[in-house]
Amino acid sequence: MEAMQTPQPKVSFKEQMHQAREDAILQSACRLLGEKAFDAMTMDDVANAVGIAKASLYKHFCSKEELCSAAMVQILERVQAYLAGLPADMPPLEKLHALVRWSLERLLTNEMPLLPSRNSTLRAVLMANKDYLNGLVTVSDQIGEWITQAQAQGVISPTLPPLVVLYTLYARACDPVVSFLKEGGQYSDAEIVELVVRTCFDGLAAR
Amino acid sequence: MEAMQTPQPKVSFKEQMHQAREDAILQSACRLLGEKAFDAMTMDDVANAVGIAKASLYKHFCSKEELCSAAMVQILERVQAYLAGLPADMPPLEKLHALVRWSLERLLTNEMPLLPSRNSTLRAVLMANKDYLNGLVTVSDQIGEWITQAQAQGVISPTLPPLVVLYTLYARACDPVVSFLKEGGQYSDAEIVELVVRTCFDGLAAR
DNA sequence: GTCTATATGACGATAGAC
DNA sequence: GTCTATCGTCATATAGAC
Repeated sequence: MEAMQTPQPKVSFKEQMHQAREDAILQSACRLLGEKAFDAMTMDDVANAVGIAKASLYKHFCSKEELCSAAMVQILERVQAYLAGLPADMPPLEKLHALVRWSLERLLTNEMPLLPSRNSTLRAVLMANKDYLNGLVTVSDQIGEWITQAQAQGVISPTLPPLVVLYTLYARACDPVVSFLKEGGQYSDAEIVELVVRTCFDGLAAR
Repeated sequence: MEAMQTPQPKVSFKEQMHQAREDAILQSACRLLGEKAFDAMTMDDVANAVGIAKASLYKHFCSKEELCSAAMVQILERVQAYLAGLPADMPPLEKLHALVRWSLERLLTNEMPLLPSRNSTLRAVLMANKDYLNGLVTVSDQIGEWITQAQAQGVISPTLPPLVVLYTLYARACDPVVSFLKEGGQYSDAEIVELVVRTCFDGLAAR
């Protein structure tokens, strides 16, 4: 019988190193994809950001597409965790507000957006990725539930198809208004978030 | 004194051909940029779409950047013409509605959007193009005027900064909600336009 | 598994004949 | 001005030593 000096299996050190390196790669890819488009980001960029050779990247991910897909799956897992962490007694409408705020804060700090922009090459890649699609369905189901609850309470317009509401919320995750206002330099990050949340839920027309 | 057999100058034929070819190039570039991102579109794509050799493109435009900038300037001229053609007695709010509809219809037919998406390489190119910036300022001034008028009438929320309203309208021109809904296949183009216009001006919350 | 060095291919841009 | 053919460059991906 082997000695059990540690509660972890014997490969833990190596595997932990491997996992840590992989996380560092994903984190760098996340940040870079927040700053530039998929096509504009190169594997050299990622390698330099992580501080390893480009060839080493391919020991972890067999292609640029796979690397970026894994990064996007991680983002989905993070939003799932965020949504799951919202207080159970929080009203559905406030949960939706919180989701949009979370997305906008990511945009403002140039982290990878929850969704790639329209016409992005990355989008075609993701639509062929099973893990990504599964995560997207899970998140969409959760949000869809809150939407229908909010509509039942009459706080989200009941005449809007839930799908339209869902997509409209998703679209805030890559809303160019954020970049425009940030480049203008006239508003603080917090003000930008509030302005976009307000136009999203209340619209431009006077109430 | 020369004979004046035609009202045009003697180079008209050649110049007309030249101009026609150039328009065809711009039109193809416009369509292609509606379908894919600037980085993903190649000069070979454009040449094939027009039906000429790639080298011929460079007799008209000295670089890919210049070609695409010219295409974007053309779009701006087109929206200027559209805005100028709106009835003078149309209420400002309806003019803003019309602008958003025009943008969304372009998106639905995969024509080049009024604005490139966030993080697009094209955006950096355009921000260095004087003609584009001039056109953008002209359009923004016109729209800005209608926004303040609509706010004075109390039909656009007077507490929203006009700049935020302007950017929010611009952002509809590359709204991914349109692609999402179109891919879903559940709604007609006209329905999609109305749904997006409605969420833009009235918001998601019940009124 | 990490590195250096390189194969492979794509794309922007040009040369030179017609 | 248009074409065919090509150059130069850069990015993905791999080979092979350690």
